[in-house]
Amino acid sequence: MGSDGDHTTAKPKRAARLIDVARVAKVSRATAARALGGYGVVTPDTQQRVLEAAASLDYRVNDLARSMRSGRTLTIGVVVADISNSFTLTSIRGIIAAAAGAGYQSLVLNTDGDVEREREAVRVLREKRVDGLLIVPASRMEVEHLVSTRRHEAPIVLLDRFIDGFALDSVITDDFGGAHAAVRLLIERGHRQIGLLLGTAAHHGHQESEPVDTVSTVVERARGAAAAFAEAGLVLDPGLVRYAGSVAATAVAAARHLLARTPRPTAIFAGNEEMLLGALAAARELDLSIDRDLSLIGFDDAPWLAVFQPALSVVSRPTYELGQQAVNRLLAHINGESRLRRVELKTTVIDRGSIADLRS
Amino acid sequence: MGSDGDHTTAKPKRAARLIDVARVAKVSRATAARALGGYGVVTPDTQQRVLEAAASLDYRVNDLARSMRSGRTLTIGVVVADISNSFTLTSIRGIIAAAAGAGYQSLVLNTDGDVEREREAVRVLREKRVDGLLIVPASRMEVEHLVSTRRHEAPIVLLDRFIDGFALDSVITDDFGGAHAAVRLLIERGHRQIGLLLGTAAHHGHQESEPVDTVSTVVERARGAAAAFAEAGLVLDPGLVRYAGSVAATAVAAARHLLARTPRPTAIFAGNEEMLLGALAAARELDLSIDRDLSLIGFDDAPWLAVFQPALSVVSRPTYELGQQAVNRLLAHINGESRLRRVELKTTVIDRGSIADLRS
DNA sequence: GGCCGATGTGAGATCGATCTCTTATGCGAT
DNA sequence: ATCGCATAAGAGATCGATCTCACATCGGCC
Repeated sequence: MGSDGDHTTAKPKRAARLIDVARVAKVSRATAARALGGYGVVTPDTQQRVLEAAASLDYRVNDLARSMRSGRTLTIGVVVADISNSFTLTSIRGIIAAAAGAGYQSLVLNTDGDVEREREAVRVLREKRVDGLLIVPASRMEVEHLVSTRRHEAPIVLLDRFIDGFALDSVITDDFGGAHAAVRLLIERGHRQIGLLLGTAAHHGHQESEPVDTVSTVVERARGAAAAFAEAGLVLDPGLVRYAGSVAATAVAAARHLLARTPRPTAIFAGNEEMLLGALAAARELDLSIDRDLSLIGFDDAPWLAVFQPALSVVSRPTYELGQQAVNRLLAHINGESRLRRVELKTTVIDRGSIADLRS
Repeated sequence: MGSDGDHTTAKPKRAARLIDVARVAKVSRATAARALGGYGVVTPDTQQRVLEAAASLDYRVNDLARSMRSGRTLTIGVVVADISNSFTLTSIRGIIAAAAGAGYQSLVLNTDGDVEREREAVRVLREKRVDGLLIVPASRMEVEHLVSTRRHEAPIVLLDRFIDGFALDSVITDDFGGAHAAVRLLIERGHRQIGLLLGTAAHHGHQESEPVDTVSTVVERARGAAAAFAEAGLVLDPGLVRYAGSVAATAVAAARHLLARTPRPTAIFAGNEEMLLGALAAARELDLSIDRDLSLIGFDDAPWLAVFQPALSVVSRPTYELGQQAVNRLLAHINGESRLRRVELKTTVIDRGSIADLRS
């Protein structure tokens, strides 16, 4: 038997290190590193020897050691409230693709909308020395963990949120415009009793008034809807506005409340995917058919909407691109840019026919 | 005002290291590490001083250095074909939760079902020195990258797949049983013309025969369906079996083919989420109503099914638990267990009424 | 009084790759 | 023949936390 016991089965070797490669190739560690890393200068002949040695030993660089020495991990951290939401999921796909294109890995953590877990996630990612952070903050008030406390700290870019008076880049969509266009369309079609179903953080229950700590997207959508009313010279009845935590149960409850009013709303603007599902469920309970008994427009074009019957109108956002743009901004900061920017992407109304025309 | 230069804006400090904490607390690095890491022995008094020093400097451990020295990253790598599939997504949530409960981070990479990208993902994760790998392999044939080549290499557990004659743990569901029960139910209700729509890897097109390299889940579901036919003394017409890549377009095409046959199938067993969507889309094109004109049963209880109209019957699997169990097995191996196991979780048929009873 | 063991702390090596700095070699120009 | 310069490769420091081992101190006990 050999020196390391090649009994019957596999090879019980330890992982090969750079120094092992160097020994086999009969060069120094520095030269081996140059040959493998593609920097500095190496003779083609030497390079060849080193590459062969590395292959024969099945050498794999130790990323930890590399990052430790080089100071870069080539990894970005992503902190979101909920990966299973299809809006978030698509953004994440955009993020991962854009990051990978630039040679960066993405480390995604989710917080279920809990600020405490968000703080924890930021801490962990900083301990892992990620080169930058992409965050969808759960709160507009509790943001001290987003403040850079030192020089050369990994930069942060906010995704789908902005926070006023905060020196951070934001990449967002035009939520005001989207909600405005959606509600204006409802009004144009003759709807007057329009329920607004706005989704907030999951831990909020179902309530009538705006929660104190509401993220920017929700605020903007509420403002957009209100603006459409104002422009049409209509008064927005506060009783037709509901805020609900973005989970199935509360969304349905809130929708039930809206539909229980007299007169019953002829239309509902659902502020996100969960609200749309809640509105659908409540309508089904009451045996209301969409379009005929109740018009409906949602926010975010989720994949299931492609096959859903009846087809539902929504405000669509360039979600995948949102993630890509956020990565672009983050990489710019990682590479030393200091100028702050707020990128805003357009939203579009896709009318699939779930809005009845009451004028006819 | 404090001692460290609070000019006007932020503090331009570099990141504090352990040695800085040690200096402030007036102890050695070793002692500071003990106090912070909670190992070895330290006087309560010393511990207190160190903790205060760390807090005052806003010290954060450098995870890279720690992992490098300790040899453990407390991270598991997860390699899946597609995170946006709701089955995968739920498993991932189970994985992340179970891993977090044991103090492990999860690093999720997706491959879009491409074996080359899978190899690459495994390489990257090994370079990052993850402590273990959870993989949903894309192929049954090209698996050389799943073989451990050395001692003490990070263990691998297969998720939702098994590969025969391979010394790896698998955590799977009873796909045979699920498909068997689903098709038996169709047969019991009097269906004889039953289309089988089986989803394979995304890059496969739409084809009639089983692709050579089909993953275990699909093979088992096909076998389960066939067994139900055999038990009922029926012959399975090969023309009623279609394999399609798991993407919208091919799924719809395959479903169209099935529904174009004469006589038209009275029922379709859709082998996964995408196939179910494909079958729905094709049925809609032909204006077939579910239940009345076409019975349907799917595989995997996706979230959108909760509100989908008409309600659809499916084979449901304990997806979240699948992820958790996989983590359990992986942690066992990381902690030195060498016994191999194949864990199989039960499946259930949920009948929501999309299967007509032709006997009446 | 001296020895023992327990206890708390420090010095220094270590993990593995990279980076800086230095040295050796070769070739052309003067 | 010598100098200068470019090129290739090596030596050693470095990143930051942890771990081993050695050392100091102290109380108890014979």
